[in-house]
Amino acid sequence: MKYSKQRQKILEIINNSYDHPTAYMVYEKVKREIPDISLGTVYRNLNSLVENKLIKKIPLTIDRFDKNTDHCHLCCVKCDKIIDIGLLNIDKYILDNYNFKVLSSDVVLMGICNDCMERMN
Amino acid sequence: MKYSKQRQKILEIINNSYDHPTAYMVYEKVKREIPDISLGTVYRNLNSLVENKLIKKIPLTIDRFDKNTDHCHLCCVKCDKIIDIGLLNIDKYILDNYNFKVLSSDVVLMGICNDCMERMN
DNA sequence: ATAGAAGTAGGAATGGTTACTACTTTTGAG
DNA sequence: CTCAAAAGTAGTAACCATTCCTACTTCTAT
Repeated sequence: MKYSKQRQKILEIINNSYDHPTAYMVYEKVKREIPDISLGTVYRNLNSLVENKLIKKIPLTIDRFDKNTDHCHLCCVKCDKIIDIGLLNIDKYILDNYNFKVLSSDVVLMGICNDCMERMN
Repeated sequence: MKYSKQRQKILEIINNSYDHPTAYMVYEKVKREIPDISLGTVYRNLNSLVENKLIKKIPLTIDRFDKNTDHCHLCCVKCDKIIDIGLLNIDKYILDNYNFKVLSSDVVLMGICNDCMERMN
């Protein structure tokens, strides 16, 4: 992977994000500093960063991106909050029990978060 | 949910499938018996069957559908094989540890299956 | 310094999915 | 039974996240 200022900036933005941004959200942010960057460039670079395991893709209806490459996600259907959870051993569990080598181990569980559950009472 | 012969047939097809068909694959099958069914009808009915928990959606790049509503999936990136696995207790684990009520608990793990691993040696 | 590989901007194209409209079928109360 | 309201349908247009394409630019190893 050759250096490019576009990719550098995109990685920086993900690394400073705590909101699991979509590709378009990243595009809007990076556009402030590199005004004529194109959306295609953002997509291409996000994908190559994922391939190089520098960031992680969270496969929801619209893909979201995360600097943490070793977590899984809970996604609340009420408020869209995304909660990180550690489920690191799942890869080993699957390999031992199914002889299946997990490459992408993101687990997205849709449901109702603690806050929303309380709000519903 | 009112009766319709279209939805009945679609459910029947899923129930007789072992290949986790896509919406379009279902469309092609049901078309043989109801030639002027529309793709939109297939999508609408698949979604209402999912909502009513009669079938399950497997959220890959292209959605796939499964008659089993209580399993998770391993998807091989080499041969596209989809393997059912039981991970029934994950919902309870998440509720106990994160107070998060899981509504959709499909876990899709991308990787290399047993057969492909052997073929690579 | 420079050639070739990798990256980019801008926009068109792709393709799975949903929305829309006029029409048809189902269903249950009278 | 019957008939009106609710739900479903066919066909097609629209949506929209993502990828592809082309000509051009930047990076980097020698």
